[in-house]
Amino acid sequence: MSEKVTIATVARHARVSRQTVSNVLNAPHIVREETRQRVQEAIAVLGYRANQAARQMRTGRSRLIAVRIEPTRDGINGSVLDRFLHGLTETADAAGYRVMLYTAGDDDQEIATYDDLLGAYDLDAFVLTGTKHGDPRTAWLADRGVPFVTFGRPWDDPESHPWVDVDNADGTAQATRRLLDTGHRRIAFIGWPEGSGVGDDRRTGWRTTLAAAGLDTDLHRATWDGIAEGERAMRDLLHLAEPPTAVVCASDSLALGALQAVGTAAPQVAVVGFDDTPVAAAVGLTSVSQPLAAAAARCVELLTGVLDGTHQTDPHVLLQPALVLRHTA
Amino acid sequence: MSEKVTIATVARHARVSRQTVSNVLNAPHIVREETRQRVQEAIAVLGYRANQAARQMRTGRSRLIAVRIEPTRDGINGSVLDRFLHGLTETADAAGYRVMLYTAGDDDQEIATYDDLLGAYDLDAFVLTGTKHGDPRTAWLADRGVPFVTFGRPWDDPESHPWVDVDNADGTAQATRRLLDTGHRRIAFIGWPEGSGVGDDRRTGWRTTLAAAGLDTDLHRATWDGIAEGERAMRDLLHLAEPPTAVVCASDSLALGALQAVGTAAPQVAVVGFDDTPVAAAVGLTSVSQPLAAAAARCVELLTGVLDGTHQTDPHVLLQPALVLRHTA
DNA sequence: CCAGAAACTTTGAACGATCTAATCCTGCCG
DNA sequence: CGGCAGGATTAGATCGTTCAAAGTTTCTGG
Repeated sequence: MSEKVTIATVARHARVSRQTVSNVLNAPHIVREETRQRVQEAIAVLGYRANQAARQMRTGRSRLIAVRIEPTRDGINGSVLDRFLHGLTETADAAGYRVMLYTAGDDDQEIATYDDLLGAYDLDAFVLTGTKHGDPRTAWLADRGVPFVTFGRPWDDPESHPWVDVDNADGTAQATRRLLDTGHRRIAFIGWPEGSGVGDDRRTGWRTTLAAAGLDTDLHRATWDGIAEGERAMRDLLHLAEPPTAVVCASDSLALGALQAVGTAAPQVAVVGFDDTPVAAAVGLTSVSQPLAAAAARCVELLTGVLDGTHQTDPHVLLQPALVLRHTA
Repeated sequence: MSEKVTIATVARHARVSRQTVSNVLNAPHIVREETRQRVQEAIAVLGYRANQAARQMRTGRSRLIAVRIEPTRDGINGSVLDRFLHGLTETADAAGYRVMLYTAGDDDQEIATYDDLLGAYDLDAFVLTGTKHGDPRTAWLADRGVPFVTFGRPWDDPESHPWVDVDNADGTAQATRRLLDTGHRRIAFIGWPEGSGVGDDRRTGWRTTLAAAGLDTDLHRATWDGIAEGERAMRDLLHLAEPPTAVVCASDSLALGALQAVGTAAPQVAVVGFDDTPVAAAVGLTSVSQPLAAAAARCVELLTGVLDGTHQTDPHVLLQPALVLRHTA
């Protein structure tokens, strides 16, 4: 390998000054076409690549986006983040940005990490997932004017910052409509306790669809997420005098539990899950699929919009999920 | 926020020169204890953080490690990478390194990405997963003297570069022993076609354990990975004159298929999978679990060893998996 | 043909760290 | 008391890029 190729090497080779080369890269329109081509050619011939560190030191921008990677809690939802991350990396790449990972145990640690990343690496932006009510992280970032996007709506004030989300209510609504279309009339819902934005949203989709069809919305149970919990809730529902003939669940974990409950007792009961995890595909569970690649792409779009100054008309994106039909409904 | 805190600010505050501050950070032993403390205090008071870009420009090292994030193929194995990534991020963090993601469609693209990342970001090292026979990527990196570790043995020459791997043969051996211990004598194996290093290794563990017990090693099938494939292979085995009473599978996908085959026909047949994916946990499948967090940690250890110059005694690490007992075996 | 503007190009100075080499102490020995 | 070793500290140069301002060429119209 010969010596390092810097902007000066290119300049010498193209018989122009350093600044002209820089202009070709950063503001091509102010360079005469003929010169531009000569420089481009030199860049190609020499295999020149702008040194990010030097650029960053001068401009203060790193073209780096940070994303938190969470410990796989339940394990079952891990693949959701996985797919999202992949989409993010791909889209960011296309936009000239790179994705950096970080972890943090709790919110305080996470905020300390922001400080660290911003101080040491001059990070351009953050992507947050799993926002909560009164999230301290978004407040901290907003205070300091750090660009960020959340995947998941802010549950307090929808206008407070840019976000991308999936229309959870529409997902369960689609599931419910499908069950109605296939003749079911007693359709239950198993979800999470009130208070989680996502969970409430998913319940709402089921409730309003049933209500619109003039049907009863009493058949529902709330429990923590998990397979055992889903099984227990479903068993409970099946013991009613008039048990449901179908059930919509807030997650694949719950749905899987429900499936185990009906499997032994009432094989004809239809079950629909949420998230279209590998588990769902594996056991043939009909499930609501989130457009994760698209969501990731929109996150990057919003961020680059903010970073490159081109102001986005609407920094809030709500995507529609899709029902993936398998043999449980 | 006040003005930026640089090394000069700290130096002024501690009444020393910039270089002394730099020494406190990079070579504390050559600074007098009293001075060192004064500088440390100034750093703490001012909340100084060394600017990575500036450091990188001078030293040529970025404290950045790149990892490829693959598109979730089957979906079922996605969570393996997910857990590995999390472990990697955490350990790297502790060692003062950050993890950057990249994607690539094929090997050529991946090599082009290396070039890009090295040129623009001065990446310190790469972690590769899923190595193949005659992998062009490792050759390219080795040629250029770029530090890297693979998660997965090099199948050509085990000495060619540092690696961390899980002892696949031991995993299936553990599974087979467990089945022997619970009284099974006709134990089958469903795996992948010959030629994939990992697959062959997993088959070997089963075969040698059976052979050591003086039992027949004829009961095996090879097929591509997948649930349907596993089901077909198992159905085939069950139709034999003397069908197996247990089966060890090379993946949870295959095991899940096998489970579906036995579920209807022969409920007493034991099944063991491999990878301990969320699916396995969900359906109660006994499976071999890879120590992914540990593997990630060892990868970082090997890399920092190479990067910091402290030569590792043995740059090859083979970790033992663990059998997670559930109710299918 | 020239003034003046427009379009393009060049030069020197940052950015914030580390490296090299020079300088300042301090104590010790002859 | 001078010289000197050796560690602690300082000053200046440097990494590769972009910014700001100044310089040069080209074009236009009177």
